[in-house]
Amino acid sequence: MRRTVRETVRLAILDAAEELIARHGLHDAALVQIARRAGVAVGTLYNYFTDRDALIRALFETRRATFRPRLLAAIDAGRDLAFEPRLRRFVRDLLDAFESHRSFLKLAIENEHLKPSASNTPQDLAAGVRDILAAGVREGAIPAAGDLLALAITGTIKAVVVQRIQAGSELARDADAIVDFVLDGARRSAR
Amino acid sequence: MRRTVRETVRLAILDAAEELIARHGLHDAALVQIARRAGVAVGTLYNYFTDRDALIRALFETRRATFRPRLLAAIDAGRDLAFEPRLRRFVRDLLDAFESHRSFLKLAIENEHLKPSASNTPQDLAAGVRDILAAGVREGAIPAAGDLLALAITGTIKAVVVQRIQAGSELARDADAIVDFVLDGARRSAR
DNA sequence: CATCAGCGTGAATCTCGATTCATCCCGGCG
DNA sequence: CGCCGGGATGAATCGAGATTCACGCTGATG
Repeated sequence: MRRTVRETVRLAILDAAEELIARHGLHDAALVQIARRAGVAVGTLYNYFTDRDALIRALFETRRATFRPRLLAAIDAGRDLAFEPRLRRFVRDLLDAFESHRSFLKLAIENEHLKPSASNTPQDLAAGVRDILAAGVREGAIPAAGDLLALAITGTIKAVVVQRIQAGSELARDADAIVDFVLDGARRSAR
Repeated sequence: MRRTVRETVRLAILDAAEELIARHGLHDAALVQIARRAGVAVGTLYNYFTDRDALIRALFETRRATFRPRLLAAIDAGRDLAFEPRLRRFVRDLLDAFESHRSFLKLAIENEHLKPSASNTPQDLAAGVRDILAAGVREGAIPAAGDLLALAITGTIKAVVVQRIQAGSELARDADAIVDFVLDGARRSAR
């Protein structure tokens, strides 16, 4: 009982922090505001986290903890599929995962340079893409292409995600178009 | 005489700020450090800029002032060329321009969300790409593709640039590969 | 019902970096 | 040479936000 209450408050604090950081940025989310929005006093924050930094770290930690499995699952999902369907499914699952973690995503995107250690999501993502591409090369679906192809895919996905998130529109809708584009390039239907 | 000295100091301050911001981030570049690195006293900064914010703004301003023309030139350079050579040249010129403004680029990339007003480079870039693509569509070289194609191109370029800059390697080398990839996609048969 | 432990509270304090300003320094000029 | 004005200086001041802590409140315990 006691335990659940405490946990609820903890989550409220993290939610408040997430919301405020997403809105104002890491630096301008003051503890007083976080406390107010979480419905507790400033001092209370220190009963849950040793200091501001620990709070922030905990925020990234928990969000990543829920997000990362989905990313890994997306990478793993189509392991038996052929290259193209696997890539297609991967991108779709990935965008779905992003979709349900918009706030975290915003934080991760905007603060990746400040907290590189707090999230290995980018590494996981890159690794997953490389993995899928390597399989594609092995089965002869695509020619080997150095790291450029992986960069192009992650870069394209990221650009689309950022744009759609800022525009407030859906993500999943673009999944197939991205794959089409990546596989066959701009000249596709003009051939 | 007097004038040149003053200008030299001003540039030293901006260089120092650029360096420190690139290294530690916008927020953690303290004026004391900037002053020390520029070889002046803190108070001196205020003889050149009204306050910290003005200094930062001036930094972005000057850097953009040298960078933007090159970007615009790159967009304009191949206006008479056909789509593919134009795109090819654009990417090459663009990477060259990036190459000679590495620090600024780092700032622009990492702080685009903090100072959206301080640099319209991203907008210019996006506009330039859209422009080139529109011409390509008009001449039938590529099919119309919503905004996805533009996102894919800028996203790919950005990913490559970021990776190469972090790895400390050259940029221009990738220009043609990027275009090849964008035009013909991953399935392009190994040549 | 008295006591107590533990948590919540928010005003007081501490920190740290931006900003100010009294003072210093130097090169030009009578 | 001595005087002056404009910039340079950096210690003192300010401000904003993080951190602390003495003081309640509450619910459990005997």
